Amino acid sequence: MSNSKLYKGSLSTIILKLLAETHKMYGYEITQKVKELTQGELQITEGALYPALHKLEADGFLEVEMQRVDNRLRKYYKLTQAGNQEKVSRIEELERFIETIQGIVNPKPSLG
Amino acid sequence: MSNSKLYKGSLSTIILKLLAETHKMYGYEITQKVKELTQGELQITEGALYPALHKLEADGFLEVEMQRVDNRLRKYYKLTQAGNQEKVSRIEELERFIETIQGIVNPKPSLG
DNA sequence: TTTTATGCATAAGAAAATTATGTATGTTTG
DNA sequence: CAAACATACATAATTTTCTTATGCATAAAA
Repeated sequence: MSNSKLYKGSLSTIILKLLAETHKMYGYEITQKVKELTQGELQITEGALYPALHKLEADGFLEVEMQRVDNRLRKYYKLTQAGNQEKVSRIEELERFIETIQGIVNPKPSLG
Repeated sequence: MSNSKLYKGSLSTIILKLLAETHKMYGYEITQKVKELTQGELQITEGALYPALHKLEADGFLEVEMQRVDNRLRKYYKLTQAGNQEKVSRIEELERFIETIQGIVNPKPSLG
């Protein structure tokens, strides 16, 4: 069913988080992992994924290692130390956003 | 402190939600209400707000009523019927997104 | 009298998606 | 065996949705 909307800005946080857990992943693997974790709710498109990976790499948060498997080329990404720090702050930011938005969407009734 | 990042795509959902609760609001009022509800965490800029209001209106989700108060002009917005429907589905989408992202950020340990 | 608050608006630019397309290999299926 | 699907990368054009900067106008506060 549906395929929930990806709010712009959250993709690179997702990438950093997955790489912090799985240590080393390649692009296609990330799309499959996200699909699996979200039961198909989130489909990461290639047009979003690859530019995001390239930007994270250019920013020094990821490093690359090429590997040929079954005669197919894979680009494995893993976090740099800076990438690990960045992951921490982006996760915090995302969680703060979720709390904030829930303060609007499910406002606690005022005591007045 | 800080001013948490607004993930792109969430603003119009916030607007629809506020209008569903307060029935009728003008732009400046919305910025103040959001600041208050989020204790200053979210600051809606005018450059984001007004185009968003205009688009929601153009899409038939809002209707406008001008009013002059203290010799200042206000544009009051309220939900149309379509706008109320739209609010329901956007809130659902936002909540689904939050659940989905939490499935990534705080994954339940698998039973395997 | 300058700054701050109220109230609207738009333009230029940036960020981050979507959609479409391209290349290449390997497997499955009708 | 040909077509479709899966794996694996990539980029270009376009769209969406912001940020930042600017503009106009009234009124209150410093």
